[in-house]
Amino acid sequence: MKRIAESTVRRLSIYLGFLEDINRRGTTTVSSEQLAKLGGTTSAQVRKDLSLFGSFGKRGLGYSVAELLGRLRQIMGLERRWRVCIIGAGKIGAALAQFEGFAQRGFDVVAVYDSNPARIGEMLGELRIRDVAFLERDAETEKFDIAVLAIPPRGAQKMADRVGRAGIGAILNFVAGQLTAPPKVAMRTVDMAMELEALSFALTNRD
Amino acid sequence: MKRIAESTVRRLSIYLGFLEDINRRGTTTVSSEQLAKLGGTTSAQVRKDLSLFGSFGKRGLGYSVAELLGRLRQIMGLERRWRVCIIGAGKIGAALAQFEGFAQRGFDVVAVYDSNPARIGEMLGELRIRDVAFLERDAETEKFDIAVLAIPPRGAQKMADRVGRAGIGAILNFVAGQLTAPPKVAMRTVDMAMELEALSFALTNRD
DNA sequence: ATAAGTTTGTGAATGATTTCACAAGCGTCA
DNA sequence: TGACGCTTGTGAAATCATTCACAAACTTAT
Repeated sequence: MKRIAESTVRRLSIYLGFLEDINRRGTTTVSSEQLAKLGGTTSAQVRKDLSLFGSFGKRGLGYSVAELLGRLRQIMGLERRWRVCIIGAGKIGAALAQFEGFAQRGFDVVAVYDSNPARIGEMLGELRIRDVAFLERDAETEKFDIAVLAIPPRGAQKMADRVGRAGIGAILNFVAGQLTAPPKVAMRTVDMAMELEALSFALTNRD
Repeated sequence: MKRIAESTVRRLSIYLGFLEDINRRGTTTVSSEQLAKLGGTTSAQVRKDLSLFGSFGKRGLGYSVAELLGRLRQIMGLERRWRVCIIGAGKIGAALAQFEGFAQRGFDVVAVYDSNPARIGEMLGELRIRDVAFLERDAETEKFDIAVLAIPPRGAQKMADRVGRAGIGAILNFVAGQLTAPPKVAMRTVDMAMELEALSFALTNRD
């Protein structure tokens, strides 16, 4: 299959969210125009995005909500649940560990790690904070799919490399600053300071 | 000035981070090639990005770290500090309120709001949680520049609109689902579930 | 003072993404 | 059935972003 642009993936995710809404409302059919309105894009864009994966619509009618929902889930790999471990039980890590939004969307947080002896053993919601020394051992038996990195920048690259060597295929990175994805590992970075800087830029350079 | 692409702004933010590092190390000069290596891009890209705002380099030598740092801060609007209020003192909002990364980069969290009477009045670090009913009144006197939205999706659009009417010029949105920026308000959305979905896609469709 | 070695700034070329525009397919209604 | 109205799927065109490539400008060495 041809390479799919990151912007396309983001939009698919958006469409998926709308379809879940629409489906809950009981509507059975939706047009590219309606999806476009909801997502702030154009109907041509919606159709192009979907056409990368096949022809799911009916001319004159639109898309079957149920079918498109299924297809998108399939395309996005959301027909299964994913096992997520969180590395770093600080403020951000702890908040993420208890964030309900993850489970709702198919991502189960199954382990939380920290390196601080004072925190290891504490409970965080349902989960007991584990010693990150056991990461590799646990990854072996518990088959984590995704690691969320929420630790201080110091040592973050080393930890990312450990994640890669432990056979975990993806990283969601909350560490600010440069971090290179280990080989064969998919990584997405959420840099909140960078988002604020983008707002600062927008506020400063608005006409 | 011509419109600057979002991708460019993101890179400027990255360069800025590197320059701060480099400056701390005492290096006085840097080439586009070095910046490119650090940021995982090309030297031509770096020069193009910078050339959108002027000619800051010296041929044969590169850029003065101190000067480029100053210029970038100026371009990004980071010569001043920004006043940030956080709306929603749940898990995410509380974590953000105590996130040191913001202050380090020039963003001062000066107020936290919630609508839950049980939480109003509690301390969150240095800040007392205020009743969101006072948002507009406070915005008047305290001149918030940016509102961080960390509330449940229900009612989020209404809250965003209130932020806009209160004269706050920018929103950093952590609410999942569709949210339209009020008129004249710059908005950036951080959707963690969407990031995880992108990883799910990558894991599912890797070759 | 000149030559050799760097590195910038920028048009031109390429590549990627979005938008346009329309033929073709489908449902509805008379 | 046939005509009409709607909506898809998709090449072609337009727009946007990145990379190439090189003259010009600077430093350093001799």
